[in-house]
Amino acid sequence: MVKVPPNTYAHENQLLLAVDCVIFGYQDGELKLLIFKREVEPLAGQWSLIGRIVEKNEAIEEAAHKVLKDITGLDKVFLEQLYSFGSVSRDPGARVVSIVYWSLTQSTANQEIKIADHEAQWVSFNEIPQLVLDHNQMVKMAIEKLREYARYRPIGFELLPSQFTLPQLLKVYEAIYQRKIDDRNFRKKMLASGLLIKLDKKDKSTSKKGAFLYKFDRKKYKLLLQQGYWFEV
Amino acid sequence: MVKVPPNTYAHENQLLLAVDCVIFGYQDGELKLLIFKREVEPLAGQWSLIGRIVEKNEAIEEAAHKVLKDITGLDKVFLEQLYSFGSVSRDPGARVVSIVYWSLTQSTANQEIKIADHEAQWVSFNEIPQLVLDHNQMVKMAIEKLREYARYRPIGFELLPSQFTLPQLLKVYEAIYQRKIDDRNFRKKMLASGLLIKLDKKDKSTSKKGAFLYKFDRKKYKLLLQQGYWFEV
DNA sequence: AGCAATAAGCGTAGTATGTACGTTTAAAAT
DNA sequence: ATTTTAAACGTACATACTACGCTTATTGCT
Repeated sequence: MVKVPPNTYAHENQLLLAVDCVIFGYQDGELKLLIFKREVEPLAGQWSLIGRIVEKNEAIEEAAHKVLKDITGLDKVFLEQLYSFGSVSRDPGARVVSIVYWSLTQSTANQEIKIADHEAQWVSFNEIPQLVLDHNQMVKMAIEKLREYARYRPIGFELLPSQFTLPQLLKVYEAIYQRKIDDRNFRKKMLASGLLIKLDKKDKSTSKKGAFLYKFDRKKYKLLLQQGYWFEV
Repeated sequence: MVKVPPNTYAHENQLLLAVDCVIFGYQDGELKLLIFKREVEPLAGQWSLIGRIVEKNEAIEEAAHKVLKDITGLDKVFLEQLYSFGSVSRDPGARVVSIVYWSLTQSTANQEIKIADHEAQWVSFNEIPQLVLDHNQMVKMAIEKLREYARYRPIGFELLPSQFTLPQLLKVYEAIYQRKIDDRNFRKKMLASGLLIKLDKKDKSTSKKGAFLYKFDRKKYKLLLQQGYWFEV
């Protein structure tokens, strides 16, 4: 008699899988979170992260990308998986496991988001309202991740337009860490990293002297990453 | 006419959700990975991580804990979520999204694992065979996580018995980083952290002089963590 | 034309932290 | 008593981080 191995897949599975996105932006010297009025029952009309159920024929990462693009129109932005939330009763509507992604969007692009269409809104970190389900916990974790990440990855660039000045970049980091950072030491460290390409243009919107514009050297960064690069502000 | 909000949950969902565990141990001065002969079709009989489908009425973390306890008998070990893998065709048997956890088991406990029952086996890092599906990728990511984590969290203790000597701990770190670490500097840094409690006992199994035994001060560690503690070997 | 005002940019001294490496100590075996 | 071996301790040097003072470029005002 031949022993037939059991089939794991013989399950009466009634779980649903969702993706939710924690979307960060940077405006007016402050870090912001993008939230929405939930459109579906239960809890329709309440503030929520943006997300939806994952289809059978789509990869989870793909679903996250689509969700982000639908709402922001943005395509090539920083988007990484954060954590999966799967307690049994986290959603009163059904058994839904949510895989959460977090995203950083460029300052310039933020303006173009079709906020009206989706009843979406940017809110400052210290004005985040109560969100549905466990979404506040997701945001909390994402903020921690942002700070942790910023300790060893040059992440500030993801929140600024592709051309930016050193004082602008400094302010992004001050917003992330919620503390004053010495501008002279910051400048020294940033330039020493070799990841900034100085342009011949100046931005004179904030001073008479004007501050030089820089771009981030993504190619060089990728190279350094492979060599076990460690960055710290 | 009242506008009825759509219901997100009205989905013909045929996704399956699984948990898989990357289980690390430390024996004979080497880091080891626990692998198994897969019991279910497709690919039955091939090497694999341990895991299974998540039931509708169980939390994902709970499922991971159970999987780990079933195989190792261990209850209170280091177990953290690593990453979720969800490409469409990762599993030829069905559309399965896998949430991966990683675990560190204590050296003493490793012996007690009912290896025979499950056709399980500890393998050294440099002898990891080809595993089913995307399991090798999971392991690779877990190893990277282990190294990254060890940079800022005192993780070595999780792999040793509750009482250990400094030379033993040093060897764990050398195994993690795959390089020689200066024993004098290591000792200095470890003791300076204040996280080691020196005992009055000595372990004389490896030298005539004997090395003092220590325990890890978990309470103090939790306290420090809340204050934004950063550890580095 | 010259001077004040202001943000941007540059430089240095002091402190702390990490690294390299030599020396001493405890216990057992001879 | 002497040798042997791992364990434990100590110090000097180099590197990196921090704090803070000074100069520069430009505009607007007198």
